[in-house]
Amino acid sequence: MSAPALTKNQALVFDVLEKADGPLSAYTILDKLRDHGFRAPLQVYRALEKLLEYGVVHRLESINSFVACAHPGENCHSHGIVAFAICESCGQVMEFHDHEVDHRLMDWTKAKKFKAEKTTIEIRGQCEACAA
Amino acid sequence: MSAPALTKNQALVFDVLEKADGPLSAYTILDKLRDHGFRAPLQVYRALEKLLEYGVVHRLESINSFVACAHPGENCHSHGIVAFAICESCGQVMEFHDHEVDHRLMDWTKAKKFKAEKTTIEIRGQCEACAA
DNA sequence: ATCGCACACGTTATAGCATAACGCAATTGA
DNA sequence: TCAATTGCGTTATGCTATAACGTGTGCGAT
Repeated sequence: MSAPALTKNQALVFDVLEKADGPLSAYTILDKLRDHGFRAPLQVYRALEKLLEYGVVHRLESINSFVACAHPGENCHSHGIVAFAICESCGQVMEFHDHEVDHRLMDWTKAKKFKAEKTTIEIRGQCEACAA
Repeated sequence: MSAPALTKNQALVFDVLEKADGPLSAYTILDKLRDHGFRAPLQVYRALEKLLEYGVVHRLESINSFVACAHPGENCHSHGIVAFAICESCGQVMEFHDHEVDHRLMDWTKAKKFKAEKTTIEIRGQCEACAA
C-alpha cells in the first residue's frame, strides 16, 4: 500500500494540498486547478481516492475536506489511528497519534468482534491562538 | 442543557429516529414524515439541530446521518465523549463511551491549549454478524 | 394592554458535496 | 494480438445543507 509514482492529476491535487495552509474541500481544489485543465469534480475526487488509499492525504469527515498528511515521505497508515484537532476559527488542523487511544479502541472492537476498517477521530474547537 | 418538552416537529423527528433500527439521513427522515405534513428539508434540519443540542440525538459525521441516543431519558452529554462503531454492511450502530480515551484526548488538548467543543469518534467496519 | 422580543414554523431558492454512466486512450501481461 | 486494467474526460444527476424571506404565537416588561 506504499505510494507508487503519482499520475499527473494525482500530483496536481497533492501539490495543492501540500501548499495549502489548511484543509481544502474538493471543489476548492477544483477551482485552484482550473488553470491546469481541470473542469469537473470527478477529476479531483478520483485523484483524492488514490491519495487517500496511498495514505498521503487524509479526509476530515466532519468538515468534508482534505489535508496532506503531516508526515511527508512516510506512509501514514503505519502510524496507527490518526487524530485531528480542527480550529473552527482559523481552519488550522493539527494531526496527532496516540497509541493508548488506539489500544483502547482496539480493545473495544476485539471484545465486540467488530472488524474495524477505518477510524475517525476529530476534535473541533479553537486553537490556542484563536481561543484568546 | 437538559431537554425541554419537544415541539411537534422535534417530537416527530425524534420518534422516527427512535423507531429506526439504524441511522437515518435527513432526507430519509423527511420522506418518512411527508404523511405528517413535512415538505422541506429545513423542517428536518431545524428539528435535528435542537435534538442534537438537547443531547438526545447524535450525528454520525462519516455517513451524514443521525441516530437517537442509546441512553433514553438521560442526557448523553454527561457521559463524556461518545464513540460509535458503524457496520458498513448492515448499517447497525453501536454507541459506547471510554473514559480512558476521553482522558488521553483531554490531555492532548490541554497540552496544546486547544479548546475542544465537539469530538467525533467513529469506527467503520463490519459488525460480528456481518464479518462472518 | 400592547409593545417588543424570542422562537418555532413554512416556503422557495440556492449552495455545496459526491457519484453514476458513458466512452476513449494508454499500459501491461498472457 | 487480445483482454484486462487503469487513468482520464464529459455530461448528467443525486444527495446534503443552508440562506433568506415571511408568518404566527407566547410571554415578559413597561
